[in-house]
Amino acid sequence: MTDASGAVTEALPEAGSKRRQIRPKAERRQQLIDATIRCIAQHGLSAVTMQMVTREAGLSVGIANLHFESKDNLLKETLRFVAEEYHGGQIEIMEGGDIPDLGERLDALLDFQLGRGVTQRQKMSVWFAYYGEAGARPVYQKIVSTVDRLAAQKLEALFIQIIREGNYRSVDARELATGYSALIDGLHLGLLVTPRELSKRRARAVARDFLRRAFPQHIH
Amino acid sequence: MTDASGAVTEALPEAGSKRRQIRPKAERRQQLIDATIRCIAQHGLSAVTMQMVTREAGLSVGIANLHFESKDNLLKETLRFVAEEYHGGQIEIMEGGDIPDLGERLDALLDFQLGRGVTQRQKMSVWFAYYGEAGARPVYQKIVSTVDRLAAQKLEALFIQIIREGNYRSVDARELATGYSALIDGLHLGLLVTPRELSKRRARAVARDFLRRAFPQHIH
DNA sequence: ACCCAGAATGAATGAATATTCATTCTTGAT
DNA sequence: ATCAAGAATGAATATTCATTCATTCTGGGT
Repeated sequence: MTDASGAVTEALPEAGSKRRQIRPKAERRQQLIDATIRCIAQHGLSAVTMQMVTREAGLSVGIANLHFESKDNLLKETLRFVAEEYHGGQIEIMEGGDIPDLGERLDALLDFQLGRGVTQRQKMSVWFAYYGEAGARPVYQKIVSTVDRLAAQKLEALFIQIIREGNYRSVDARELATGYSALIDGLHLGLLVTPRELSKRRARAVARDFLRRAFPQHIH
Repeated sequence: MTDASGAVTEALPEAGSKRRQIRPKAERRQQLIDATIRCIAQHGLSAVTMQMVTREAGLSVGIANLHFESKDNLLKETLRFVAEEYHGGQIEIMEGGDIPDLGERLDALLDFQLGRGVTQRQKMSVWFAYYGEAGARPVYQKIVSTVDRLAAQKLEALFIQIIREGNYRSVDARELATGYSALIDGLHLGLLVTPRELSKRRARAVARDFLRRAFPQHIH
């Protein structure tokens, strides 16, 4: 059917050449995960359908079940990806071989957590979509807990260093780390749900304030 | 199917078969909202079905569309109820005619926000289920924003009073209020998603610590 | 040039679910 | 006792969606 007159009557002129492409499994998986993230951010977790995701990825419906065995699994893997990306980024900064100054490292962390543009908002949106379901889904809880615990430990370690360096008195690193993490989560929520009331600028100011009150010599 | 009551014996109009009850509209609406809350807490927002809700309420499927015009509307009204209940409770405490001492009033607020038992956890679960969808649903955003703004104002007003009374220097009420609210939200999230890592006791300690650092004379 | 493993497709299937509405029942008024 | 208003029911309907799988296509190996 490939002869000149052929043209199997596609009404649409080739907007995107629809030549079938064969790519390695890993690449397709990532492509689908990325599409899933965009779909969740735009339509909400509960409205996401397989058709929506595969269309967003520019692929056929069947492919999602080919590379992930089910929708549930695709969603699970997407959460795992977002969780690891977010916490991985934090952890890298906190270990921070490239930033020796502890105060600067804190600033970099804050930048990572509350900076960035649209992309970050998209990820945030996905993040909380899963949080919302976590109460009823042990699988999600488990994934989040695992990465969360590691990040919490790194943060505590960083705080311990800072406390030692600044010789701060009557400050408990563990408690402070819990508070700071919670504060950041809460600010993310505010940015997501009430962007009118809370600007990114103000969120940063609030977080810095928290840190300054605890580590006055390190944050100016 | 572990039903104790013999639901299978329908045909016989005897004692034990459910008698149809006619009740005022307002009562049925509340009954359905309560059932919806339990369902969301137990199964997650995205898994809730009309059948599930009406069965939980002990009523027939059709009734939900009789009293609320659609599922969307039922969910919207449920969010409104939860939002108003939660923020209403806070606001009442913050205005606090019955607690003249400001430090005690703060304590009462904290008690309300992080205290209670199972019921509170259920509400929390619902609360965040909606937050998760809010990124993609302007309707939800609006409902939450509205109540949120009022509570934020009350909190700021309370902080202003405290700052004046304690003659605290270099403390911005508005910023502190934003921080405290975010902290509480973040702690709720932690309790919900990683209950193993964060006990209610520790959450309270963290929140108290935040307040103590800001208002040392008022919190001991 | 030819093959073929397996990647990709999308029409078909079946299950789940929101919504409708004809019918039944309850209650308070008369 | 009777009746009308309207509350409640749940079988039926129409839709939406995840999943399947027979078929088509691609590209590297020979």
